[in-house]
Amino acid sequence: MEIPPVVIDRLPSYARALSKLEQGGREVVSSQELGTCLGVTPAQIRKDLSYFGRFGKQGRGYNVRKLLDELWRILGLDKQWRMALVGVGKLGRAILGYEGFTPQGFRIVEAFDANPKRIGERINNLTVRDVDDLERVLSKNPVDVGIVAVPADIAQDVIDALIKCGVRAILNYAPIAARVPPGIHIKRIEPVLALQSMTYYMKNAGRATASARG
Amino acid sequence: MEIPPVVIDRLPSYARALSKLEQGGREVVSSQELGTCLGVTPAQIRKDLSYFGRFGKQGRGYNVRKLLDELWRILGLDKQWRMALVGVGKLGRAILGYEGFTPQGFRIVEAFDANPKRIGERINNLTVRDVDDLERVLSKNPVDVGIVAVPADIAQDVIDALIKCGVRAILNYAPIAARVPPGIHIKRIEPVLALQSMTYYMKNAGRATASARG
DNA sequence: ATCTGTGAAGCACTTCACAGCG
DNA sequence: CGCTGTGAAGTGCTTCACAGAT
Repeated sequence: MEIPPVVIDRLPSYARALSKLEQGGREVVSSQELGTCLGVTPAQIRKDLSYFGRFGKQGRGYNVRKLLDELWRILGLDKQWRMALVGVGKLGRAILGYEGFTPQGFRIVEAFDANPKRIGERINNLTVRDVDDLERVLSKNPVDVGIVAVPADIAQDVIDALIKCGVRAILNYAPIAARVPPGIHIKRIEPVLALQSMTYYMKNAGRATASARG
Repeated sequence: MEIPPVVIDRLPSYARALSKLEQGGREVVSSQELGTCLGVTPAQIRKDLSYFGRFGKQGRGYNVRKLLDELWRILGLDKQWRMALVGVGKLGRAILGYEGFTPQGFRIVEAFDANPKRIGERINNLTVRDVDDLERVLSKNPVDVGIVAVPADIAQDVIDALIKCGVRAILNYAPIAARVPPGIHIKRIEPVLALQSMTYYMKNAGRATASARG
């Protein structure tokens, strides 16, 4: 069966909410309750899960532990994922220093840059390598995910190179709408784009104040 | 007329592509060509723009400068937007140091934290204030956008406080699906969620290699 | 009584296809 | 002849509403 991409996009949120419920010692949860936590309708949760199987018990709800296991398996979160970072400037360093990847099974195992001053530098137990060696290094020792944190004008080239090395998913921090062949997955992380669409809704109303919200 | 939210989400990308074309000295562009740059169908671009007016010339295309001006006006990018950051840990510092906001008219004008060791610290010409003073400071001197970079367990409280102070848009870096009242806009910046949905498509196929892609 | 799983209905967005202008 | 703007058709996602399980 062909599962709608939006469904896949929602599953990680479900998994996270269940994780938190489990930590709180919760054993069973209804779609109603989970929906309230997440700001999603109960029907949507039931429908989303129904694409993958029948995980609930009528009259009772879902076993938290069991559903969480299922979601992990479905999403492949029970595996370890190897990632390569390209671009070790300010942003790249922040990404290397980010501690949220490892506990979720995502590990940055290579870092590349074009700047000779950065090549050879040691950051967080990784040695920065020359981006010209990218294909050689990754062919020998492949990774699953490429993280792109380079300037816009070279981002597409870097993405093409990563794909040539067998990377199938890209996390793109560069401000471009990159083109990738079918079968390759890419997600943009772009705070500025997020802001620029929210301003549409704000541009007319004056700046609200505490009193204006009663 | 009620404009589909997805349309609004695409406009900033259009604006960025046009900006680049303009820098390259381009005067006119067709929906076909713009679509190719962005990985979007020409019909979609024409339809999206048609919600706001008739900006093109038949047989010719769109005047780059003129369309860019229109998009800026539509999105409110011709204005300056004031932002407050809450949470000056590792992630918050990276956000404060990010240079991509200012050239787009987004400025962080306040920074808050709960940790006494951080309060009073001076970073990038900003003095970190006590988060307990948030309501007092922002009521006197309101901001448009709140940036949330605090741990998950206090993120919802921080968001509620920001909204109480008249903030109408939130950029949420905390790993929670926050609830906000109608009329308030929120976007999540979550690299891990992005990764966790891409792994769904990768979990079965073995790790590709350079040779496997021939 | 409660809550799931799911066809069917409804809604929202995308694409088509072509009239009409330059 | 090329390209926009746009109703109409098509597609995909969400919500409804209820049969059926506990």
